[in-house]
Amino acid sequence: MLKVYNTLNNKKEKFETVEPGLVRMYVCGLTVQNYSHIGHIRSAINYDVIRRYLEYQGYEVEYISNFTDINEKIVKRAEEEGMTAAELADKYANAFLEDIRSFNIKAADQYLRVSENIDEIIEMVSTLIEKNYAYAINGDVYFSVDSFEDYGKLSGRSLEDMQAGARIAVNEDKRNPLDFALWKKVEEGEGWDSPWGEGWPGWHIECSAMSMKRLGATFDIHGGGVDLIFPHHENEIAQSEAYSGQKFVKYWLHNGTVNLSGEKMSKSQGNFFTSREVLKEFPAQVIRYFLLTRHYRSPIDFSYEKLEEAETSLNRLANTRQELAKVLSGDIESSSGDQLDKEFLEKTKEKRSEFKKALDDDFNTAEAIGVLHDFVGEINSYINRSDFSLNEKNFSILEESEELFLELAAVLGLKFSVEKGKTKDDGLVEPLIELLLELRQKARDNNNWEEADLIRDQLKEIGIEVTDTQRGTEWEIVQTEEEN
RNA sequence: GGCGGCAUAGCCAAGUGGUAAGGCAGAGGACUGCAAAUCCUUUAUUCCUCGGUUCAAAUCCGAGUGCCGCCUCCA
Repeated sequence: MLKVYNTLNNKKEKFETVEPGLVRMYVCGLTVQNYSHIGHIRSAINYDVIRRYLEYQGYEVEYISNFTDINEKIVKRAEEEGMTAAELADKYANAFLEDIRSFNIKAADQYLRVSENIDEIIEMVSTLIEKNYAYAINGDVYFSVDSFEDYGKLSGRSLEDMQAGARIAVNEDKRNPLDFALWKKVEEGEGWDSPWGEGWPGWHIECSAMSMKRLGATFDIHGGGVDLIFPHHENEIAQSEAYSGQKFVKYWLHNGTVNLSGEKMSKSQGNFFTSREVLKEFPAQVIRYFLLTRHYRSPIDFSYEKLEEAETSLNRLANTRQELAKVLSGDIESSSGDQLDKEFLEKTKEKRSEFKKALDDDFNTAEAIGVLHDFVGEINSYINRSDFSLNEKNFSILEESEELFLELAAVLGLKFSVEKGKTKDDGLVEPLIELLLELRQKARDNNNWEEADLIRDQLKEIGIEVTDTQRGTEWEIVQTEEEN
């Protein structure tokens, strides 16, 4: 049974969708003003795994996200880059879509853009004014926090708490300093026409208007970073529930931040790594794997050193997959299995339920990865037994293991493709290498290590790695380009 | 100042009442001419400190210490 941690109650709750079999989820996207950084990617990967797991469990998932393409920062950046705000927003929205492809993140079913949903936003603001939840003054429209009884229920604070420690600059127009803008006046020629004059939508209204438009007044999951809990999501709840009179979201999920030396990575602080610069140093899958080794709600400390460790650890999984493929491409030597085969089969079968149990517990990817490591440990022990030989029975068991391993890895968005090697080749290369290896073997038989090593070293230089294993000498063409 | 979170081996990290997953690094061994890879064994009497509840606590309660996040744009 799936349980998810809901920020609304700070508790793990049983997951039940509004409509059986269908999950409607909305994840706050980013302001498209620059290239994405690792923090954005963590969030995207996290909700990608959540989506994949829900689909794996048989749900249909409608996954919606957004691009905030209207705000001051975009205008400013556009001036710096010498293009229009719309062009700049497009540029970085497309860059983000490219980035998520690199990380094997499935694209949302739709990315809603603020600039394309102004009518809905204006309609929503008008209704909030009619219902006396909002007021217009001097071209701005504010939401009145005092009019919404439950204000503060998500972030767990009361209006009194917040006023006591408020650091918000006093705005004379507001009835309460905590009132927030639904519509903001801007200079002529820069905004959209509205009943209150020319302006822009406030920051929070977009997500409410667009998510409800696409997913209905009440939907299942709303996700984003912890740093959005207040004020962004708190305000979304207020304006959405005031507008519809219905519960806005069943489960609020929040992912932890990516930190650098303990401090939150953020654009405004300038302490961030863009996903593009990190991709120059490490394969995307290593970064993805690393980010999934920590539970999504906890902060994770980022460093290249940690990525190196993650790479070693991930290689353990990749090696096993590779070895397994080699074993399975060998010849079957006998038709009977034995007791060990039986034991192996049983251990293997437990892995699926262990894996599900981990993800059922609030999407615990760290534990799920632990299960994958246990799993490859079993496979390694089995295929490395000194008396191991392929028979009809264990062939099908191993084939099943291979499928199961790939199936589970895919839920985490990890792919393990078999690298090119002696199994796949076109033309002359293979016979030539086999010939060289035969010569090398002769040299080895005569204890002529010098010559044997010379062949191995020279082959390595041209990109062919030779290894002597218990199954004999193997070789593969070492890929320099990364695989996804 | 207000609200919230976290503290587990050298490092990273699971684990919310039943006696400490997993990874990285380290040590010993097997295999190997050497490499590489792999396998086996091993590394926390103990989970920040102090007190309490319980037959039983890393897990619950109280106090303290330290770190972090939010309260302003933020994934």
